Amino acid sequence: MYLRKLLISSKNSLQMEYNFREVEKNWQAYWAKNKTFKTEDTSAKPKYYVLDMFPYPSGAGLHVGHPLGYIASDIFARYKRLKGFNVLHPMGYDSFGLPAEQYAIQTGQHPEITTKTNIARYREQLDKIGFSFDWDREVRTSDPGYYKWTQWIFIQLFNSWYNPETNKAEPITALINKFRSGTLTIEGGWGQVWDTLSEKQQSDILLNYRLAFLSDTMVNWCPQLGTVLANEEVKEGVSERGGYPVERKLMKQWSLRITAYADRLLTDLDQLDWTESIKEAQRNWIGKSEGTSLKFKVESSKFDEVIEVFTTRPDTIFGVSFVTLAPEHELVEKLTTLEQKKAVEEYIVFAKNRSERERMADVKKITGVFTGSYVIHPFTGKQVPIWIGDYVLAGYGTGAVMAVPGHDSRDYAFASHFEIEKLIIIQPPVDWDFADKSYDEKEGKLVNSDFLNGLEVKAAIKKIISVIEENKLGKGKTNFRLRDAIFGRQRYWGEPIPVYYENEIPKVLNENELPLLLPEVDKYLPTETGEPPLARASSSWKYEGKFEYEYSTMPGWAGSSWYFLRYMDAFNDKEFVSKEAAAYWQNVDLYIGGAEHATGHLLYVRFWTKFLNDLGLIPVSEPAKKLINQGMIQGVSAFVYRLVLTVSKNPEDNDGANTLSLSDLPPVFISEKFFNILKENKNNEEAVKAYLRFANETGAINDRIKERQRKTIGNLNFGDPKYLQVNSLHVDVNFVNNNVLDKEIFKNWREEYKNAIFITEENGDYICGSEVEKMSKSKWNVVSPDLMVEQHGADCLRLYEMFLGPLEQSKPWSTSGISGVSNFIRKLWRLYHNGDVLNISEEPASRPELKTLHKTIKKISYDIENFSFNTSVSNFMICVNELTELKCNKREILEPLAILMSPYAPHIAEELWNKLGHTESITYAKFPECNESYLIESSFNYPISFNGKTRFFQEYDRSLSKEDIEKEILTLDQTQKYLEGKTPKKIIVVQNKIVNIVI
RNA sequence: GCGGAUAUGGUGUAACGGUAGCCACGAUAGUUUUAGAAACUAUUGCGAAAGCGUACAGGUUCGAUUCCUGUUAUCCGCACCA
Repeated sequence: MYLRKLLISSKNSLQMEYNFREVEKNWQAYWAKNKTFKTEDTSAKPKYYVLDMFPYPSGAGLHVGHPLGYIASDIFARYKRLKGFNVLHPMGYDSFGLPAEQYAIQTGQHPEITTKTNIARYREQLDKIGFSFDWDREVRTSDPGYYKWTQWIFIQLFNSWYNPETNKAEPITALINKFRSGTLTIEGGWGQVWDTLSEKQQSDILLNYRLAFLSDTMVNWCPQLGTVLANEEVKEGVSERGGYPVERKLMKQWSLRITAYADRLLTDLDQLDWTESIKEAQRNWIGKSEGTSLKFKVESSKFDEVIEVFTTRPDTIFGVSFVTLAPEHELVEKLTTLEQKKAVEEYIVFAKNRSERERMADVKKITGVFTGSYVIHPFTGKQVPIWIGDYVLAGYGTGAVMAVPGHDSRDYAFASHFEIEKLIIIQPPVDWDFADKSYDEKEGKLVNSDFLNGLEVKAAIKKIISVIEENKLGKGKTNFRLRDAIFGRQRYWGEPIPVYYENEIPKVLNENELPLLLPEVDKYLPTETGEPPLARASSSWKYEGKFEYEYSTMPGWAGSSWYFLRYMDAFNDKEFVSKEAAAYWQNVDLYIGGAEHATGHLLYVRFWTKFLNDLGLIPVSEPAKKLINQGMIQGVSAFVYRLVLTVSKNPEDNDGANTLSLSDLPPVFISEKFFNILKENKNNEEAVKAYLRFANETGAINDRIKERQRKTIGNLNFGDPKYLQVNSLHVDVNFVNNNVLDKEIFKNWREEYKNAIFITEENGDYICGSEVEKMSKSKWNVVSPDLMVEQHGADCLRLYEMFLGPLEQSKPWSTSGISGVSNFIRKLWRLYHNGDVLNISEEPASRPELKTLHKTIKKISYDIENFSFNTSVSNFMICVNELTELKCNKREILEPLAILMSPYAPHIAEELWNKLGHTESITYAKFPECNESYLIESSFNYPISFNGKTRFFQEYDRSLSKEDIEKEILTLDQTQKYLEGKTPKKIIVVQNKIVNIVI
């Protein structure tokens, strides 16, 4: 068998098919050796900066989805070089992060080692695909030479405040001067003479202004990960990485004051050439809403308190029938009356212990409690009850709302549940049924609203705001949904925050003391007292030997918020980037990456860019002019279906406490057909019985189970589907071929499957289910690019990934079409060869050959400029098909074709270029220009349509006038046939396009 | 619920408002081959044909896959943000 294969392959090599393995290896070595893609820092050429989103080097390596964007950006970078640009196209690694640390916790291996290994693997994979990265500029965020500058930027943030008057960041010293001189009032009752305040007091005041600041904040605490998470690291109430529950917790934390930039982050979006969906996602995330604050006086003989609410609908003030406070609201305790004390306290405990996930999962479940107190309505003077409800978020607005159940669906639901009065103050459409839902629209005339009666909503809002402001009850206000970014992580593998504490005052290190190196620790876990892993560092790890450092580290996005700048000047140890480099490279011209970074990375990098720009350190205020989001390449997961029988004594019992688990039985897997039968057939009594019989016969049921079965199962109704469940389990796609499972490999996969029993299709095959999902290790559906390169070559992988469809569209990975691309490459090769010999003619090209070439030049140029890489691949195929048909082997045609191909399939292009006699790399050749004169035809084959439907074709000279064509057309027999004797109403002739005859 | 995107053969997809299905995959038949694979040739939206066909229903237009309105489905993001 082996021998035969060998014979065949040697026979093939005799035919001298294109040997991609050898060619690709050679050129990759050539590029590395000659530093072909090294970028000059200065150049007479115009600059162009093409950047891929920073990869996190995960242990799983690259899968076929990752290179999609890299291939696209590489094509563009190579194209721009051919067009005469000085192209910066770097690559590096976002190498701090959770997974390496989780691995360290499990194995004790230092995350640095894990990270290095993973990076090496990434590099190896990237190199195989033939990217034109300038590897001399590679950066790693976990490198002290890099994170020194991340820490440096943090210090700049700490030493800055946001001046609302100039609307930019300024040195904190400017603020201190304002306090000193009394230009600015010191808020919070500290006294007004700055220099009389203690250092601690001054520090506390400044923390309210610094862009990097320490404060008590409600954070997303993830106990399993032992750290705080940012809002966008939490998805559906669980951690994005790992899927662990997250709870709200009050903690002293470092944060960045991104909210200061909210408005600029919002308005500057308009200038960016980014996809609408990303811009929209950012707009939503920033969540600007304009409204007004409004004060309600609490009715009390004992104290003088005011509840301030934020509303965007002040016009509905006369519809207020209660006020709701968030459970965490500071006035809750004070406002609770003696009678309500117990109920309120119970509720607060309930609300606190309810995890974020629970709270989100049952948004529909309405919970709340009455405080027993009332506020006075500012206009009617009536009593309005104060409630507590967890539908009000502590972190937004003032943590209190004025509830207008008639015109706000959330208030409506709350009021319905607790039977609170609903007032109608806007005239809804005639058939509106308030028993069903509230009327939330901002349209209609106001009623029952005293001085607002008869006004339209918009006018009413205007009027009420002026009345509120006149009476000093509140003022117009803008709120943002965006929260300050929590910056501390109670983790090991991140940049140490360059801060130490002297008498509880946080102080930053001096610039010359950077970097603050990550200390060694014995374990990567929190200490017994719950302090972050850095607290485990040796006792000598102290500032000046005596002051404790900050123990939390920076989040994953710190290093990635400015990396595009570092590539400009990757190894500068004097500055994070030199003024000259920043001035030359400006910002990224083309940024390609996944849409999943829409709100995290892309918002933070914009924030840091604006900040550095404010300080005059860089000349741009946005990181990337154009952004393209490549679509996700999804995996096609395979499933096996495992039967699980659970029986409870009491059918009403849902909690599983009385469940009889039959886990002692060998696992049973049913093929797809049976799965479908079970799914459709609700009554599965037969299936359960058959299963038990089967288990019995195979001796799988042991005595213990038999006993319980006798006791319990006898009385149960098997018709209830909950007794027999089918669990879908992911199975490694590599065990599956055309949905058929390799049963033996599967059995050896895991110990528990060793005795697995398969219920197969008639032919003995076990058919797996399949589903399109995200490609990930945990779903066992990862396809690696290495395998593709090994089998088909890098050029083929590059072309195929582009051929799959539009770059921005998500699609499941399927290898089925790759042979078409593979054939194309061989066909291209044959164009230049006769058998195994290069066969190039120096004769001038014929007119049809030139036409094919120039048509292709035109299309490819258009496609690249429009990032339509899929169509360029088919255009190459058309071109090669046509040239093959013409038996063209002219240098005049094939040389430009090689250049045209080189951004897409650089290896074969270099090889052909070299064989054509060039000694320099094709990288810096000149992209061919389209000569339109070759494309012009003397005549045009007009489609002749009747009422818009094409019936036949007629060729006319291109210069023939509309009138003449019209005359000619009418003389044709065909025309008369379709006219059926009628006179045309109208004849439309579009020159060199179409003729349409209207009957 | 809000926002964004998408919808075309068996499949991936292509069409500046102007011939719907380019280019591939797959399939069918044939040539070659001990067989398989590969290569090559032909056919391949549906329909016997007239004709009908771009998710569905309207509209604008001489002409709509393309523009507009509404509906449905799918995917993605956000979600009690007052």
